[in-house]
Amino acid sequence: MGKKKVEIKRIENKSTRQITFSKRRNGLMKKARELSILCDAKVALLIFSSTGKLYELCNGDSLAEVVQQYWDHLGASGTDTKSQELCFEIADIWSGSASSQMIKRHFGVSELEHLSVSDLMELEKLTHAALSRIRSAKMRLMMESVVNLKKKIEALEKTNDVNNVVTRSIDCDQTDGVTHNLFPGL
Amino acid sequence: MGKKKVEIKRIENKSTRQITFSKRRNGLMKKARELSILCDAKVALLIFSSTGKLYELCNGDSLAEVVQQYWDHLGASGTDTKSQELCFEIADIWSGSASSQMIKRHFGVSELEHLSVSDLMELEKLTHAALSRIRSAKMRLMMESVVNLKKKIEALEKTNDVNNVVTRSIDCDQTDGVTHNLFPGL
DNA sequence: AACTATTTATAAAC
DNA sequence: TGTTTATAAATAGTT
Repeated sequence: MGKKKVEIKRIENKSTRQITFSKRRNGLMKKARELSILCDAKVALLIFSSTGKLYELCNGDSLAEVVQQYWDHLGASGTDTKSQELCFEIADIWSGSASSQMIKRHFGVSELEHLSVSDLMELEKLTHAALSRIRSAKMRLMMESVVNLKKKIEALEKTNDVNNVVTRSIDCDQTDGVTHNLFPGL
Repeated sequence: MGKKKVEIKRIENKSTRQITFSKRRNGLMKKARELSILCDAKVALLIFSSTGKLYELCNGDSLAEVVQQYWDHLGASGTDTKSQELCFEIADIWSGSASSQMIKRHFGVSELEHLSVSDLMELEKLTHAALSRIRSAKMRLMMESVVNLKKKIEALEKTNDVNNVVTRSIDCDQTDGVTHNLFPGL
């Protein structure tokens, strides 16, 4: 809605982009405010400019509250519950091992409630690091397995023995990309 | 922008409100999308209808990531001498007992050496789920802190205490919608 | 930042 | 719910 119709694609000219950003950002926020007032809705708007500057808008409640409601919404829609169930299921499979006890103690739902933000940040860092290490350990083992399997194949090919069986187990990769069952026995 | 000019105030007629909500919500989302494309900005939009239904829009990254960036942003902004009091206050709120020593023990490298690929896969899934829950617990606490601080600020304003510091940081909202420096010390 | 020529959004009606 | 229409609002390009 201006002197010319504009295509909706990235504006290449930097200063034009900046001025358009400023104008449209104001327009968007105004409309967000109007919607919240007219229709009695909660609206939260987060805008990061390309330079990383933050603009936020939120009606009535604080943005935090609206975002909280968002998280509650996600939590209610089952995602969290599912992963919790999975969590306990796996913990049961592992019952008896030290790891399982640790998991139950530290990752139980109720346990998290008692931690402070700094504790949680620490835990987040540790868990993230742990995830990296778990993944690379897994990767290393898988690679070793693959190397071993390839050696096996080579050996089998040389002796012209049971060629068929080995090739099949390798093919799992190609079917659907699921590595979960790649080495069921390991 | 219709046959008649409308006042920006709550629409009392329920069905009219519903129709307007639907139309304006679509318009708002369209404009949000356009802004993000035209100006290379990250935009997150959360809309809760009065009936509690959620509509969300977010370009590129997931909404969770944009919200995460929002928190990182709050956390990254530099120290401002004027709001040091708030800064310390927040630090007090966010710091707690460091009960995370125990956790460190359980993620030692050596333990991973003894696990099989399928064990590691399970552990990876489990850890990933745990990470999600840790993050959302952290998010929740942080948001609560911000809510409390905002209330505190309101109270301070009313008693005409430290008017200068507090008012400036709150006014960002009104001047140009920039709340970027709302908690500069965080 | 203010001004217009246009485009776009939308209120009311259907 | 969707389409049309008259009008208000937003805004692209200009100054």
